[in-house]
Amino acid sequence: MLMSKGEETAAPVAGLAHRVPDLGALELLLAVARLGSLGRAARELGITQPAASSRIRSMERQLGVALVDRSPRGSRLTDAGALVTDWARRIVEAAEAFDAGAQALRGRRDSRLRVAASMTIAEYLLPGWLIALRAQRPDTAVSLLAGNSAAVAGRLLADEADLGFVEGLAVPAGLDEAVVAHDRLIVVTAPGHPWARRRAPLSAGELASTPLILREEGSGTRQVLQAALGGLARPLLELSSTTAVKASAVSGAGPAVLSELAVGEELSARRLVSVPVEGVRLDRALRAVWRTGHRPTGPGRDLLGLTRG
Amino acid sequence: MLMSKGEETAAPVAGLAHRVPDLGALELLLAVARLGSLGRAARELGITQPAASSRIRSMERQLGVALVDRSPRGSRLTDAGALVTDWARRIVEAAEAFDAGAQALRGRRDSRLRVAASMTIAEYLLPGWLIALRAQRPDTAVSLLAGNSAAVAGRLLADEADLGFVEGLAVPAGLDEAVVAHDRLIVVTAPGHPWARRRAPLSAGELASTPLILREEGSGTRQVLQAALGGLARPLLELSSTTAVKASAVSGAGPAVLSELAVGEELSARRLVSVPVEGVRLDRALRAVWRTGHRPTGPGRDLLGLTRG
DNA sequence: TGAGGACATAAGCTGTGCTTATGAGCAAGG
DNA sequence: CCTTGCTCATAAGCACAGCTTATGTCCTCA
Repeated sequence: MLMSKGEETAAPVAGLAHRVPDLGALELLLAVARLGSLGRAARELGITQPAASSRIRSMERQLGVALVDRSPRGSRLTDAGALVTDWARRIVEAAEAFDAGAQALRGRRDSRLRVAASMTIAEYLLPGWLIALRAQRPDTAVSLLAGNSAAVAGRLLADEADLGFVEGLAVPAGLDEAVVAHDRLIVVTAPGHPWARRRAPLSAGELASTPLILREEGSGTRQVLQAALGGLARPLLELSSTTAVKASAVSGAGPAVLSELAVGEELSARRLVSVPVEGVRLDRALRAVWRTGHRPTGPGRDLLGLTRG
Repeated sequence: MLMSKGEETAAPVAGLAHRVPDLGALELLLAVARLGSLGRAARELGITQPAASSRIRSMERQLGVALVDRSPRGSRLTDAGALVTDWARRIVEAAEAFDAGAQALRGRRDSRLRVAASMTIAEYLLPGWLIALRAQRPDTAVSLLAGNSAAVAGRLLADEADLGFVEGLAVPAGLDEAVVAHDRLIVVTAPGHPWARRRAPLSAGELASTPLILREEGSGTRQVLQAALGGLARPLLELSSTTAVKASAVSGAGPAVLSELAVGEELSARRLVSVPVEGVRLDRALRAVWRTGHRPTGPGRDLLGLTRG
């Protein structure tokens, strides 16, 4: 099955929201797991004990499984409850990342730390960093702007941002930089593709002569690939978002080239497999950048510290 | 800050649910992004167009950012909307994994494919596999039981499960097996720990003589580590869940040893960093197992196919 | 045996999100 | 030029989910 440009994930089974408890209920479950008592969990979330009791009960009805063992001296998770709690935790963590990003986005105008970042970093890394930053400096207001490398540089130079993150090859003029992480482009295919069974690495020549699913011309990912192959990348499909590229690759349309940051989940669930490549430099540094001579202080410095450890 | 046994993640900022839109709204946003129209998205989710309109609007109010550009011939995401949609997608994907797991759990009694799996696999891999299986065979009812290797073997031999997944070193007697993936134990520390800056790999001796944060005796993870070190692992803390081990390591209590499946997120957000190790075999095969001579057919065979590609 | 913690139950209120019905803007075709 | 059809927005009414307060029951410990 081949997907047209713009389409994304496969058939959404409508009604997910009716089969999965809402965020409040999941948070409550985590609190119960952690505190060992419905009442204490309720107090922590600022609701009353009967509300918590009823909420857990309706969640159990919804899932058709007992989640907690109630006893007169507290509540503990059942085996099924422990499993469900772990799945719930992943939803809540994703929600925390959403919240961290959204808070940054909201603050735009009236904030103290203004961050500009390239798409890949803003999507996959920044939310996690912002959660960590908030743990360290809870009352910092962060604003976030996402764009390509040139836009990030422009913001910094116009003093409309305090700290930037870019994934390009070259650092724009007028900026100082520090490498904060490394990313690598990898070749992935659906598990059924012939390349999935290869043991011998692909050569640069093979890669350049095979049509690939790629991001559009001008994207950072595409630039790095073309630089590595000497400008010879041949597109099988050109899609405008990382997600669309992933979805096409998963559906078996062909091999794709993507940042490893973007496909962690797909690789562990084996919806995609990585194909070894030889003789091509697909590594790229992820850099923090700032206006020359204006190394960030305060919260910006802290954020920088968090990214480098 | 050192955490006592049983405690888990850090202070939950109460009220996440009030700052993050609910699952229905996020699904709607994804549908709008994919279909390019509020009305079409509404129809797909089985609600009316005004309901969708109002829901998106209230989500924009909640986040304080415009998400979609409405025009008389459709709606497209704004830049901020594209970013928010990507964060939303991760929540929805986590919810799909939850749902896949929960459906399996629910079906216990009256199902056609009965799966038994070890904790790590049930938590981190099975939900993804089950999503893929449902795409392929939508009306298969799956039941799931999680336990240790011995429990999995017991279920299979008693004909109470059709297919099992284990992560132990040895395959229990009476079972046939196929390797479906590989997992690796890795040593991780908080970024501030001295080991985080090491370039030279740790030796087996160093690892064995340093107190580590570990799962409790008897867990699969602990067994593999002790086998690799000749039974010499020294616990600094012994915690009863993978999550508690992660939380302690993140908070800087010391180095921990964990499955790489469990720490993908923490590594990319650099809340944890991986420390190279030399001369110790920490790889372990993840195997599908079934009763000798009863190689799974039908949905079980399909699931097996999905895990191996 | 009585005090205090745990969870459950009941009754009442409020707010959110749905529905139907309608209006307004823009594009393309007879 | 005016109709048809698509878009989204607004308004009014209804229903249910989830909260609160008030109470009941069970167990444990002093």
